[in-house]
Amino acid sequence: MEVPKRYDPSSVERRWSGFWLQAGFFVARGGGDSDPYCIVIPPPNVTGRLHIGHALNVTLQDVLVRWRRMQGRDTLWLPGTDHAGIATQMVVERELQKEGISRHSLGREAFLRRVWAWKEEHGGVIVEQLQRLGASCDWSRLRFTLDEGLSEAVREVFVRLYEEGLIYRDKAIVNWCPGCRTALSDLEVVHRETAGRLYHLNYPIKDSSRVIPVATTRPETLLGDTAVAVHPEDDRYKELVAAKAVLPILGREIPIITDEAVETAFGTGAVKVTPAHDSNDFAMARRHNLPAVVIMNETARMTAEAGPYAGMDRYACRKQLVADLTDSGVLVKTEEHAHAVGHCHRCDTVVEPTLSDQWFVRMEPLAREAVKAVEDGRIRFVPENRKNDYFEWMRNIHDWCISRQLWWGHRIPAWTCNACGYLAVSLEDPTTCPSCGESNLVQDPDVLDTWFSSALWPFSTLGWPRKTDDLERYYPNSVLVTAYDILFFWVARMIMMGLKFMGGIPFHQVYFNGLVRDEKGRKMSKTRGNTVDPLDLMDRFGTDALRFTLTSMATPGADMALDLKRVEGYQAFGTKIWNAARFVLMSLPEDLWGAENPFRSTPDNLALIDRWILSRVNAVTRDVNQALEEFRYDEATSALYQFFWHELCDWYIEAVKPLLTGERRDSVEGRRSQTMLLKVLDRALRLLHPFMPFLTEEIWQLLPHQGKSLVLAPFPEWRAVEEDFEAEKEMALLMSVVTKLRNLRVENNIDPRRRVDVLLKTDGAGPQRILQDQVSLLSTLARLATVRFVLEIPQGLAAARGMVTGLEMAIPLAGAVDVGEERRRLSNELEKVELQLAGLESKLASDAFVRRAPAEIVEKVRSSHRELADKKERLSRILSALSLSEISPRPE
RNA sequence: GGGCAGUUAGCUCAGUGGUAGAGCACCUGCCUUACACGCAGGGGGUCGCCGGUUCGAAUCCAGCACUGCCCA
Repeated sequence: MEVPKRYDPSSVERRWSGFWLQAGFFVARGGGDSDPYCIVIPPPNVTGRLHIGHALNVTLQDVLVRWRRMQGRDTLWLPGTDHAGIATQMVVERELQKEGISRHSLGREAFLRRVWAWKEEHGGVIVEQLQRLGASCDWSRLRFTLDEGLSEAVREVFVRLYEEGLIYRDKAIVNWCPGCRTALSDLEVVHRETAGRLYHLNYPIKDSSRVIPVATTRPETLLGDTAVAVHPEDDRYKELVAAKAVLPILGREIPIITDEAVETAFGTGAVKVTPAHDSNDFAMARRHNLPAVVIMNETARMTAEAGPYAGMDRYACRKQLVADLTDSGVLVKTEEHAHAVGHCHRCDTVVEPTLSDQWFVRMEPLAREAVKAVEDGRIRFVPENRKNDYFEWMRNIHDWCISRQLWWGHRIPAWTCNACGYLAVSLEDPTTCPSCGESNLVQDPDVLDTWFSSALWPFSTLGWPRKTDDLERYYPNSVLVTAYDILFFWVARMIMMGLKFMGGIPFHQVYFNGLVRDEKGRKMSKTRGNTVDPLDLMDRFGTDALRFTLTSMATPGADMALDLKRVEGYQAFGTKIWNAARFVLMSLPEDLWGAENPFRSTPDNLALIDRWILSRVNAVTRDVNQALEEFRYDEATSALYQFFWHELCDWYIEAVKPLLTGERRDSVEGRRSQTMLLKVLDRALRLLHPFMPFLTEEIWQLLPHQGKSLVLAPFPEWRAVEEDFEAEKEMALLMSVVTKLRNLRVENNIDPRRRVDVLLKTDGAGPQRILQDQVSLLSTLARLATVRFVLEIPQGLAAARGMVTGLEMAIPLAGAVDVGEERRRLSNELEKVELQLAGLESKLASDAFVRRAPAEIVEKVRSSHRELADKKERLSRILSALSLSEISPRPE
């Protein structure tokens, strides 16, 4: 059978991807008595593109899902996308801008039509990209946060929370982004340490020559000041309390008040109070019944309240105001001052705290339950230490501002009656006012924070608020796999909402994956230009190579530095697998090739090497299953890599090669080896499939197989009967001898092609029997001509000499031994052994150690000591024999 | 300012009480009919620093330094 030398991912991937989807392997069947296993995807932005973070997150989920599916679980991986309010709206607005249109001139209805059109056009891209990655989602259940069903869920939740008083509308200071022109939640503000200035201003006191000094980092807010506050016990200002200060520029008279919240140590100890633009000031204003003056509009331009500065941008205003204050002598000094400045996490504009009417969720009662669910272990975090962050945030939780001044999103189901002012919140759109009966109702123009709908994702996607079979069967979800940076944004809120509306946890476990960084460990960013495009990597190295790389580096919760060298390495691994399979195929006679399932039963009379590989593949099976249970993707991949390459390829295939060529091909041993190769390869492919789905499917389909697809082939399980410690031990001896012989060959510059004779001296009957039984294997692997077992290696023999524990060996060399070199090598080895031996001896000589250390440890040390002592003795003997060979004539 | 994590071979990372591991890179020799994206052999680390606990510490505890993240 002709199979190309290199594996070509591009055609193979497309072919199988299409086949899987068409065959419907990923569609959750729902019925039956198999245990359900459900993951819902963290929904990517519907108009977004696949980035490397998605690639990691999605691969990790796919591995779990494919593994569980192969285990026979009723597996549902539910995909979907997110409408991503601000991001998507901004993209479309930018498009409009190119046509010279603003969304306002277009109008709400028309604008939304445009966004939907945009979504229809671009929304499929991310789905295709996920499919290209091999994501085995149930695409028949694809959801979108603005779908009818999900919108119904959002509305239901909003109304119920409102009716319970957990959603309320209030005038409060919110984070206002002048770039996006909307309110943001606290989480959407990124604080960055910024070099700013602290401006010291002297406010005049009314009818006095005195002044009161205040300090501020935002001098323009002066225009909105309605008081100056000092600490009640601050002696510096006692006399001024109850006096009036005169606001510079505007001349407004403002009171000087006392409040415990003032920090006497900061600045001058007197603070200006700007209730409409600072949350602390706002709280203070409430306590003292101070008016709030809004001086900036939604684009951060100064309002009419700013008097002479009306219409100016906030920074232009600051500049002008500082100049004016300097002229008038109000500004007495400025100093450098580093402080944290809030930026919009979407557009990076400096956020302006502003007083406005917004909707909020009262979080504390929801958070209390959510804390309990993690505390008592109903929900398990992996890694566990994320619990600290979770608890910390939950226990200091603030109310959540959920209204956004956008058009793209779930419209808030609240109507105000223009006649009586009644606020109606209801499941059905009201036509008349429930209070006064008038039909003059106006709906709230705002939409909800996108994360509000995301919080319902684990159950809204399954059909809630309707009682569906899916909801019944797949809630709670088994696992959530997500990056840790959305712990608060998403995970915490899903837990709260799940508990509240489903009466139970949304998922049993949460696995937090890390962030992908560049090869130097720096965060990837477009401006830095160090982003890596996963699609590009898939083109260059193949999807399987990318997937294997990402999983091999996924240690729970830890960020990873992605080095392309690594991807290259795993591409080579894929080629290795490909070629191993090619070898198996080439060595397969036609009748086996046609056999339906030649590897179903294990052949009789297995050779040592067969018993060994069977025991090894069984051990790897155990390791992979266990690693996946614990989300140790890195351990699973490294076990597979080690096994496939360094056990199956390096030893097993090399060992059976001679049995598979020429006339031996049809011998009993030949047949046995073919069957074993098929059996082990088949099992390895199953184990590898969750990580490298395309390559393994391609090979599996080429091999004799049963069933339509590897996707549905049962995942291997560990079997006690296949464990064979005796075989592993005997092979360990054989392998150590082979390695030593190869080493002797290289050290003595023996032509790799040349077959050599070997003398073996064993004093144990065990090793001798094993090696005698395996002489042909030994000869194959070490490229030997003859093997002779001797009682003593002749002292004067010109030979390359070496030893392993319990065994000495010599390769006679006619006149080609560099004795000096040989002695140097052996002396070095002896030196090392003596050093180690000394360490063990001092340990055993210590009374404290022998008395206090556990008996099994002491025994272990004793046994290593025996082993090393044996080595030392043998090495010394070989060395003295070597000295003799120098003085005695060669025997030949 | 508070909290958390990390610091192990040149690089990227596992290991978390019992004599240091992987991949890549490196050195030497090989195109040995599965694979040069390969084969064989090999070198390389006082496990950030300083104390403590222990028979024994890279591993546990305290402090320090540096790096990163989260919260304020």
